[in-house]
Amino acid sequence: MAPQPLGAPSIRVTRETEQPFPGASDNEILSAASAPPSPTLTPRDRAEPEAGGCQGAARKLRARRGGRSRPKSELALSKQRRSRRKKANDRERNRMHNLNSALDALRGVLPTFPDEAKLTKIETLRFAHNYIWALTQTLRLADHIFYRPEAPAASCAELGSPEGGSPGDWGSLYSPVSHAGSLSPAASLEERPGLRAPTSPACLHSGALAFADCL
DNA sequence: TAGGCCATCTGGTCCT
DNA sequence: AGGACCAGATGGCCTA
Repeated sequence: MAPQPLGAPSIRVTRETEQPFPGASDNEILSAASAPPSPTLTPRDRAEPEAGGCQGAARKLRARRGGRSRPKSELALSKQRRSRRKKANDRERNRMHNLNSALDALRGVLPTFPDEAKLTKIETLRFAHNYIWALTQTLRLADHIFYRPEAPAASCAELGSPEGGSPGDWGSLYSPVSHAGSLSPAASLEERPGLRAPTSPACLHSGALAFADCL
């Protein structure tokens, strides 16, 4: 399996491949779009429909909207706004679905037990980060063994992280970087032992040895 | 019932 | 002008 760079996900998203997802119906969208204006509407948005009034203001408004272009009726403007909003909502929904598909693909390559509860989004990202770190360490260990077979086997403690973390982090799956800060995955993942088992230190170590044997 | 997670809508901003 | 991206708001569902 060739690793795919982040910028080139296996799911190629193009206008042609994008499928409208079954979700909210058009009716739902329309009803949402025609709902009363949200309280977050800017004063400018609220003022825009008031095109009537004095002539000077109307002229200014027309100029702002494109000068000589034919002024649209209030109904037409409202229709156009609804249509744009509906299209924007559709695009946003598809965008989020694509994002979720990519996340699912990522979940698919992470080692978890089949009966393990589905990883949440944040857990998936954190686990992927740690998993990559663990695999990197495995490769480094394999390199160490392969190129310096006569040297005493590198202890796990000798293999620090590229980020300069403290040695001995083989004791946990979590990269030194991930230990820091409130975003530490340990907080959320340590409550889910199944996530750790497939890449336990022993597993990683034997994996590295097997890898070295193959070379 | 509170809290976590998620999907969706929405308006703003930036880019083409 | 229109699309992509983002962040905030909101409501539904689920679980401890």
